[in-house]
Amino acid sequence: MSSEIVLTLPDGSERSVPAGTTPLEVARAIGPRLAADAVGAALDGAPVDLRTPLGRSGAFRLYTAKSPEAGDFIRHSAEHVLADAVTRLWPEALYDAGRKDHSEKFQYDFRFARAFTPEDLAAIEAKMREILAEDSTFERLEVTRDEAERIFRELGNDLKLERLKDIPAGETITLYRHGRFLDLCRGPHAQRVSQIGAIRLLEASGVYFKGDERNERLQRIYGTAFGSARELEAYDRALEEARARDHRRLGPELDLWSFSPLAPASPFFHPKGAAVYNGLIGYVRELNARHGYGEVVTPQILDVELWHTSGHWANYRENMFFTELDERQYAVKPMNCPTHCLIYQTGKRSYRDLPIRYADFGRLHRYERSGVTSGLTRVRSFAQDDAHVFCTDDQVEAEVMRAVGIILDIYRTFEFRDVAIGVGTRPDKRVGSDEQWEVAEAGLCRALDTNGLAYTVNAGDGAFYGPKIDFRVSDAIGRQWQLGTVQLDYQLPQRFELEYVAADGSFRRPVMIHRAMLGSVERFLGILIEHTAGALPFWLAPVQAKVLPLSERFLAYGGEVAARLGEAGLRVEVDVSNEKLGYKIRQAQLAKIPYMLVVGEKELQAGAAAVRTRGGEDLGPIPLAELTRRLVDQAARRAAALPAAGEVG
RNA sequence: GCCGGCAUAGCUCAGGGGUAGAGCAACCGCCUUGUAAGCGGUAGGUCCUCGGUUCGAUUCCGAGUGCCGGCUCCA
Repeated sequence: MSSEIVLTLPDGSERSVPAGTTPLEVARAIGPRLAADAVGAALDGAPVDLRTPLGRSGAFRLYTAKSPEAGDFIRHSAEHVLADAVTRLWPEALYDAGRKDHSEKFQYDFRFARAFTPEDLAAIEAKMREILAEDSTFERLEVTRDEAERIFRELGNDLKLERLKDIPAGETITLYRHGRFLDLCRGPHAQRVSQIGAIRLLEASGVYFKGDERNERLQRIYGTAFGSARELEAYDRALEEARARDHRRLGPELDLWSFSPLAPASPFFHPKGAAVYNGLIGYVRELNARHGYGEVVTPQILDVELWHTSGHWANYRENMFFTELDERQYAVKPMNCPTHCLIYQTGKRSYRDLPIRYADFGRLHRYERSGVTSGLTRVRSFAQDDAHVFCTDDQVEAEVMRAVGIILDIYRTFEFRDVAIGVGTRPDKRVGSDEQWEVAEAGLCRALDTNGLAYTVNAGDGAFYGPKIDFRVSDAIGRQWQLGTVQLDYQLPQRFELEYVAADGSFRRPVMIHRAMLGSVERFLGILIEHTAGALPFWLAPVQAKVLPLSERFLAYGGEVAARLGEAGLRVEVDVSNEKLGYKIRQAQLAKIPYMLVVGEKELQAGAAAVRTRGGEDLGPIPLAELTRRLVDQAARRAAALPAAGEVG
């Protein structure tokens, strides 16, 4: 009764096979060589295990160890080899579950009496290599729930029994076996363990069972695996590149900022770092002015009464710093919004006044749990390019889109191409009714939909006072960070009893929109440094040009050149060291300074400077007046490259 | 907050129960320099902090602090 299905191969040819045929059988039909080399398959782009019966027609592909897509099959298989190795070394270790994320890493969790040491990892890795050499074949077994339960009960693995309960009724339960090792697993896996060409265990860590803090603690081992040693080497090179771009290393190295143990997770910006910091804020100030946001300055420390009103006391207290004086309790602000509500309250507002837009670069302090802070991306002291818009219901969509538009503009300026947009919906800990949340969530989605922007919905990811749109970009090692955010808030206006007089004379409640574009200035700077590997855009660079006198004889002229450019508002330094030109160039290059201005006899005579870019390009001598014009123009336009002589004016 | 690792000169790191070393940087001198490291010299340390073991601790043990990799949580 088997019906036929049609598989379309990558070369466009079609193959008709009985439904229930496995990819491996298809491979055998195509050729013995391919059958031997196959690691996995895909139907319409979705990975399929070689032993899974095919149930429908579609675009069919086979992967060998050479295909980049084979990595997922290989790493998934490496998880089982890891669990096998640990179990062989310590039979009492209970294996929970493995996982491979979308990176090149895989992991497996164990119930184990102690933490795994680096020596343990070395022993496990050696055992894994032994297992690879055994070259067993992966087998796929479909079992009933009862059979699966019986098997894991016999193995004494209650973690697996717990996992089994999480599999929805009706779903096919599969086990995979290689050698004598058996695991509850959805697959897909490679054909044979020997197809895992290269493995490395990376680190161990304690984790919670099923990721829940209330559950027991397990021991996790991370590793990576590839089809070939060459791919592992490429992975190492990528890691090295990421390390070279790490802002935590580049920032102090470029003398931008430092940290002190006396103020954990709170950056100290040095003059160069502050120049960049203020450059970012200056850019946002321009945009704020252009879009009708009025900047305000508000206090740092406010009576806790305010935080009771705002709901922060109930929902955000564990992240706040407190202080007491004259028997009065104060809190250091973690957000600006309540202070903006106080400003709103100072006058009677009419619908004609709305929208009112307050921007604020106030310093914020949040007590972040130790262990979660990192570099500039997660700190305890920071500023946001914050703003709050008070508007009518009718104005919400336009105001949301205004903010989204500016955000996308900013990311374009900095050439962030991979921006992911997410909509965060109601979290467990929240204020307000479900109806209010309903309206707010739908409003955000509609604003994105009508503008054709793609986004993912992150359930439970909203702020406690309202849903949010967030904008995320990746750092050098692929970690995603939230930068900009637009949040709707129906709660604070209510808590602060904000109102405006409507056209009909009635009192109405405004809607509040929170928005940040860079997000936190600190985090943005950290990500930007990784994005640019420290070579900041010309307009932001702390030192925009360095004058390199060829010898001591040209120091005076070098000083003149720097002074001339400095008067035009550019940040220029002179290298007064007693070194050869090559050395000076190297120093400027390592400092990632956009332009090097070499001055020697020829330049002195011509009233010029020979320009070399940090990209290594030699632009030759350019007369000072012209150079000044072109550099000033490049900075003003926030352009990536020096405009040609004719373009300036 | 939890699990693990690390902490030696400004930076990168070596060393080791008997009060410490390299390279780079800094400083001084020679050279007067043409597009990524010229040569020589000098100076620089509470070996994170506190406690314990020891005749003696920077080294071994414990606690604390900070940082790093994860978990949980977030801009």
